[in-house]
Amino acid sequence: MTDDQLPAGTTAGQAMIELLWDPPPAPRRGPRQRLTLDQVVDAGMAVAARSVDELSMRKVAQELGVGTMSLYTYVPGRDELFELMVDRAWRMRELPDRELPWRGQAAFHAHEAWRMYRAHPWLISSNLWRMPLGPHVLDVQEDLYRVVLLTGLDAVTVVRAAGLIESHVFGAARAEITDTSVAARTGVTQDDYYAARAGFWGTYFSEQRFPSMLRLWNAGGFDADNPDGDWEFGLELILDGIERLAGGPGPG
Amino acid sequence: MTDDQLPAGTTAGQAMIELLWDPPPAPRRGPRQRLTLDQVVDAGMAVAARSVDELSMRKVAQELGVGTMSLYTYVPGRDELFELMVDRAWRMRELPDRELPWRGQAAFHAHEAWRMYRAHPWLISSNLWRMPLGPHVLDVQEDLYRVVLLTGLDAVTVVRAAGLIESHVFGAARAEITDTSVAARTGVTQDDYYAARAGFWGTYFSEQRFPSMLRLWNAGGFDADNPDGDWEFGLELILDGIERLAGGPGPG
DNA sequence: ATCGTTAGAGTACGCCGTACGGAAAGACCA
DNA sequence: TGGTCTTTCCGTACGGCGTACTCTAACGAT
Repeated sequence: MTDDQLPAGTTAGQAMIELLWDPPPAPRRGPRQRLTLDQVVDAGMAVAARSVDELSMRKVAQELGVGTMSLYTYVPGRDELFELMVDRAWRMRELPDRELPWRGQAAFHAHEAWRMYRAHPWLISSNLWRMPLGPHVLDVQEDLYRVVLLTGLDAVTVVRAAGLIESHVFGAARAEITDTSVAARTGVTQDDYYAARAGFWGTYFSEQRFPSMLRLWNAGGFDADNPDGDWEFGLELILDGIERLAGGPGPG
Repeated sequence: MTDDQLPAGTTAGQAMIELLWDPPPAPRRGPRQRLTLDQVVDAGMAVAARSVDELSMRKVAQELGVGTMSLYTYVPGRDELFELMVDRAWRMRELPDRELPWRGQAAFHAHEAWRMYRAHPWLISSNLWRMPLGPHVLDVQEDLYRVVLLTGLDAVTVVRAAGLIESHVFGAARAEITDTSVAARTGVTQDDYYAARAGFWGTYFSEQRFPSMLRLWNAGGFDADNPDGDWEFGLELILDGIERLAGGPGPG
């Protein structure tokens, strides 16, 4: 396995991997720990849930009623805490019923990912370049590979197809989360927002310069009736494509 | 057009839109400006090119040999500067030859986007939720809509298909950029990196827990011969899907 | 020559991550 | 039991950030 092909932690290093897979037990000597690693991660998620970019060591410590620097007994730093939070989010992913045909299982995976991103929007806003190499991330990944292997496609195509499914959901969620939460996050009132946009359409939008957009607008192309329609359209198209490559619905 | 359907600037507001579309001329009164808005944006791109997360007002000012606060005469703040940089990056996008069939033009758009993201990786690492509502971003978007309209598909499907193409390239670039630049950015040496990963495979990777990954690994599924193969696989699959929806290669 | 306007930039405030070091808690051993 | 060693907790402090405020000086208009 080429090393750069599987998801890697942003903060590379043995220490991080050990923290993810095998967190050290509380030491026998010295004063007792007032917290557990899990509590710290939970507090981080609580802070991030309130507002993505308010996640700071000081806020997390405050959440726990603890001095800021105490956190560093549990976690090497902010980035590492964040990676633990990400892996924790993946821990709550459900896996599809293995009795379903592969396509149903793949769709289930995609919907679970969608649910996860909606429940934890901070997963998206992060500067994390790839998912950390954590146990729960890998468990889900493993199961997705299992599902796509059911198509009978060759190994390279399976890896690519799985990556495509995953990355599509991520991209769609990224766009979705924007619409629902950007106003709340930035404190921009809905009125300001629409006023600014209206000013744009009136002042700068030109029929000559943007004829296709105008045509699509007039034809209702931007009136989404079903909010999930956009991303499910992409998902079905991708699954159709994979199914065709596999030469039909297949055995699983 | 539902307002939340077209790309919007992260920093909503009339001021930002005016800055993007119609930057104010140098005032007649008072001392002459030592810089231009373009120079400030260029300096920002130069700093970002060196290292994504080193982009700060102080660094940009240093790059220009100017006091930090002087930048605020040209730009309302850091976020706004960043949006101007993004729109500038899109300005360098070439548009496809209109004589080509739609699929060729769509592929051209995707390759141009790919080229742009590789040339300006900071476009990806940003916390920008969507592309700003800038003139150059919209010009490219308009042309992509024009191309997808050639399929003859209905308006809703055209918008969705265009969004799918765009978001696929973004996602693929995001993954790609990681591999090539994350080590350089974080200063983690290649040795550290591989040592940590090797430790993982030896210690925690279990054949029972990750059988599909093991199988794919043994079958060479992770040995990418062609580095662009992954994302072009997805692109072709998506374009195939669109073509099929359109009922064949179509007239354009 | 004067006045109003504006660019430039120094200073300062409140955030951030975190290095460092001291105090106290508790386990182990003599 | 007393001493020692380990480890937690956390106050302080440093350097970085975005940017509000304010003063100075340059310049156009009169």
